[in-house]
Amino acid sequence: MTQTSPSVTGREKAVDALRELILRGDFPAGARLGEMELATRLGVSRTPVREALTRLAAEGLVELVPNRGARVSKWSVEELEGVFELRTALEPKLTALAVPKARPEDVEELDRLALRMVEVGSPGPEQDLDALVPLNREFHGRLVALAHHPALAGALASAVHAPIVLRNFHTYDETSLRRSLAHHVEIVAAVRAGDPEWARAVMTAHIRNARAVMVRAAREQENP
Amino acid sequence: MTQTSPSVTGREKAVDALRELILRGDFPAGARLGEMELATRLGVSRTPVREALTRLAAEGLVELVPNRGARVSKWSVEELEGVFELRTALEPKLTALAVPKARPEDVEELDRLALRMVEVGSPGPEQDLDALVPLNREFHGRLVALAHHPALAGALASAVHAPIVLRNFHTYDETSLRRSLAHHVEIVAAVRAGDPEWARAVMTAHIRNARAVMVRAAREQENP
DNA sequence: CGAAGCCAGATTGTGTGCAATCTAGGCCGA
DNA sequence: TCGGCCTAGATTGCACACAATCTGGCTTCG
Repeated sequence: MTQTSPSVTGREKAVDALRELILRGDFPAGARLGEMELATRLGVSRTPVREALTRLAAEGLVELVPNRGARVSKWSVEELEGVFELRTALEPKLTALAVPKARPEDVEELDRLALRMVEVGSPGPEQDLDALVPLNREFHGRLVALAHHPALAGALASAVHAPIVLRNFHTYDETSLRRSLAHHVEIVAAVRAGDPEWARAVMTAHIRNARAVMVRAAREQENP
Repeated sequence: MTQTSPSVTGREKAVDALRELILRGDFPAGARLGEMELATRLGVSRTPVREALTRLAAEGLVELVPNRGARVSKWSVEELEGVFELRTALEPKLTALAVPKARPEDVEELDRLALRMVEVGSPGPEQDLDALVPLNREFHGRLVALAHHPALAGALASAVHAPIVLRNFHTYDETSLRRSLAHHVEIVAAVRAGDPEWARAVMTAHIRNARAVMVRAAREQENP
């Protein structure tokens, strides 16, 4: 399965723009996505918007109900747990695969990202939890890309896009957040040491830690 | 992530019809899929066809190149191996999950399917390798459905749709085929015994056996 | 004779109009 | 007053028309 070529058409631009809008949280989960509204917002007609919506629906980001339009997907606690099981099954394996492929400059880049996350994530006047989101996406994204495994990466993508309902780090308690940031640093250490099993183990712990936080938050959100 | 509601719109019908056509092998891998051609064949206009193609592209069944149309996906040996790694990561887990959920009537149905496959797959005048394809899809499909795990099942779907290049059982040598059919029967035995680990192990073996056959066939196809 | 440029046919990308369907609000009857 | 029905507005589903882009073969020049 070959990756679709770079976006030049309006549809691909619409897909990317809309996905970014949703992942950034401009639309709350469950929000209605009117075709006309999106079309004017993106500056195109309804046609490419419709195709973008079908595509994002296939990715699981939006739900499409016939004759009733599109909404940003909501995730029940059960579905969220399922998504984390999927991540547990795939992401540690991808991490292990990435280790032997990482060149020194890749390790440096990961290191830079992990340390930067510790900086902006540590309590104090410099703390900026919102800045963690893009850094986190980039860290995991680079690690996955290093594995050079399109099939596993593609299957994982739908899983990491999923928990956007809780797309911020504000739900982390301080202990879990410190732990999460330390995991990143430790993963870099494992990659630098060339130890796939070490990296795999830490990534597993990392995901299970995130799972605990997210599931607790989702439960509170469902039963306030 | 909630499942999209039953197909009533022309688009959903087009998606299902086209997916079935491709999986059944009416279009060879790499075949060009003209929008107009499909539209007349399915009796709708180009619009729902285009949306069906975007969706199937997201599923990995077709490749979409901007301004150059759609083709049935081809899979390199590396990609095929990747797909089998994905199956190895997910399907045994799903099988284990299915075991405690299977009711007696589910077991009977699986048993019926497995035995029927042995019948039509065994050498002799009754052998009908083409009849194995739908039976096999149904067997694996039922097993996956029993697990009640949408996230894992969804991720797996793209993997089982993938190796359609070799969508027939004619590439199996006799030994591998017997082994494969015996795996089905043994999986049913493990489910009946309520032993998830047994089922998981046999499913793993089942996939690795298939992998060996498919990869060999794909290699021969690439270097004749 | 070979290669680069170009033109025509075909195909995809996008915009828009109309029919079908859904949602919301008011109206009527019990 | 409350519940069910019905109509009007809005929105999606589909078809079609036109513009943009690509493919393949031809011409022309070196």
